[in-house]
Amino acid sequence: MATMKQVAERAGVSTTTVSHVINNTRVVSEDVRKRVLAIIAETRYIPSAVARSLKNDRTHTIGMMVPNNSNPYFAELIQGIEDAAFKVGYNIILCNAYDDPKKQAAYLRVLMEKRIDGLILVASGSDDELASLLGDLHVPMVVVDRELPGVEADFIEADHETGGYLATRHLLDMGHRDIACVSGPINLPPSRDRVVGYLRALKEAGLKFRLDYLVRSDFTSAGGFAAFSQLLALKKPPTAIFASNDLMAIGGICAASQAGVAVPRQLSVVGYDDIALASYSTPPLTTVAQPKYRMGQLITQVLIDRIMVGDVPLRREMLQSELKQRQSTAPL
Amino acid sequence: MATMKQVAERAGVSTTTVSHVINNTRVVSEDVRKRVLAIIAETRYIPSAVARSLKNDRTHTIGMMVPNNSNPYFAELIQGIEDAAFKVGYNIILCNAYDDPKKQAAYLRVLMEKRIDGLILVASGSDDELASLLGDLHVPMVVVDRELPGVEADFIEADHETGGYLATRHLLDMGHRDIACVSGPINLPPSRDRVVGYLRALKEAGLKFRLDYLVRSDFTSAGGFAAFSQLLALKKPPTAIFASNDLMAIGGICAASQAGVAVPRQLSVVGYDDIALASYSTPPLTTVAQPKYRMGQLITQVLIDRIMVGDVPLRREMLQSELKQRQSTAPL
DNA sequence: CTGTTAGCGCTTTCAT
DNA sequence: ATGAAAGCGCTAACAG
Repeated sequence: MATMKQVAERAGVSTTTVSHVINNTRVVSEDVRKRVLAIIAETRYIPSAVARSLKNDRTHTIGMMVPNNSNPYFAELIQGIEDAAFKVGYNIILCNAYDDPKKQAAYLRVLMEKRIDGLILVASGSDDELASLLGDLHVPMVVVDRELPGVEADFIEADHETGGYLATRHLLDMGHRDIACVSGPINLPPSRDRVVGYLRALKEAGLKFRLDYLVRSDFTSAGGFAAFSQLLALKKPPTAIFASNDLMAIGGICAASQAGVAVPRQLSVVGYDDIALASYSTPPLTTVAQPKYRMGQLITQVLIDRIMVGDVPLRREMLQSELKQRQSTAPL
Repeated sequence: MATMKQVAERAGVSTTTVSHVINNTRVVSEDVRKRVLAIIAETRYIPSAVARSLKNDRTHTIGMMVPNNSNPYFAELIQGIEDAAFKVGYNIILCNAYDDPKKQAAYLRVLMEKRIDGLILVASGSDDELASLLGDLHVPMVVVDRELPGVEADFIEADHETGGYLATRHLLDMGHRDIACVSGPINLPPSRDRVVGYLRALKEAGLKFRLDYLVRSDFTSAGGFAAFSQLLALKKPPTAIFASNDLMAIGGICAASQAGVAVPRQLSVVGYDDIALASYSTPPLTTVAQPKYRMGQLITQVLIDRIMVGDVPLRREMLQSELKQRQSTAPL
């Protein structure tokens, strides 16, 4: 691989000049510029970002930590972020923590060594340990969907409480009274907030909350399958279920179908996230759509802003979601 | 951020020594080591991978180019790769090309500037341009699922022809005779091969191929929906459909359901890939399971091998897939 | 309009 | 058992 020095020599100029023609950073006479450019093309010279980074203290690289990207929701979010980052010349290093604190810590360490310019952290399981780890990690950082106490970072979330409310409200509007809820891991604030919204809608409608109508699960299809099975086996099964993410809703519909319960005729189901496949499940899933793309854009923009200008006050943004009515819900 | 020099000064030793205690690369007296380690902890010193990379000509970073990760298949594959890479101390820079040659080229450029140690390239749309781009990209590289003529790279693929055969054979075994096929983009070899397998099974069974039973689509749910709709509207609709990926199969089942066609009672459907959601579609999808995790591992291992030892002969591996029978297929 | 030079943070050869 | 110093490939202040 050619170096700048070699290019300079062959062009009969100094490396300074080569650097300046590459970066357009000061005037260079037309013929020198031409000559240099020719040599660059000829030698297939490609500047080294690592040397540049060492000099400039900027890597144009962003670390992104997600619990795991097997949930299409994350995949879609990542896509939005990567897209936006690319547009402003940043790359993403992807880190799947698998909810494993050890792995997460190891990753964080590597990211710091690689001198990432910023970090995006998406809600995951283990709170406390992480917070202390991040506490003295002085890197621009935006946290998504879960606030880390003691961690200085911009914070972006969707309004999960309202989302849960909207989902439940929709079921209520359809005349349902026996509405169950399948929650995600209860230690995750987004998960908890959706349940809070569910509870609020119930209360507002003057319905009493039944403990056996709230079952906790884990945001996976398998978990949804199990939770729905349990709910449908109740002596008085619900006529509608709010599953707090799409994966669980889809797994749940599968369970209902196997139990001989028709959706939406005998059971209405609403999901959460609006992953791409939600439109094509059987039946197409009514769900709360999170503004994934806008969220990805916002996350990236906030992070880049902080990287660029630095010491602005911490930002906090909450995005709204909306109900997408499809065919998994019907009047009682 | 502390530097090695600062650590050395505060510990009253040379940077050489600090370097050696960090890397365990020569004997250091116990008390000096202790002192250095203490200062490192105290100053929260983290070595700079960028300086290291400049010196060593190794970034421990792998670039991964995918057409887009909205297909869960890719997400799952990425996960396998990232997992395996992490274990051997490598990070992944994720690049979504969106089948856009311009974006792909831009990314490749950036990756080269960042001096990635290796590149993983997963099948995408635009062939020719890419091949020439990659031709003089002298970086260890493994290509997945699509051979690039003129590009020196290890090549790893799944046996799509056999997969397509298996899927069709299964339908045949269930007594179906009117078997249609929904293919992916025909310029993608994996897509083409699956169709070839379909054709072979048909021929072997002595069935004539009907042109209107082969419809080309695009590997998305929406595409599958449209293709199935078209097929079911035929005067003589098929009794079974081989959809060449799961996304299309799921979209197709959705279309069938809306057309009032029951799966599997009136229509058998087999998919391809075995994405996580396939087990939980309604009905659960019979599909050809690609060994995604094993594939991710193999890809990573082959790439790392090439990075480490360099000049070994080009490798070529083909992995087998297997049919996972679930409930979207039934005897005629 | 162009070049000299120091230095970014590290590794490693060569001395001692 | 330890250190001095060169150098990885680039940028930019300073000088001309």
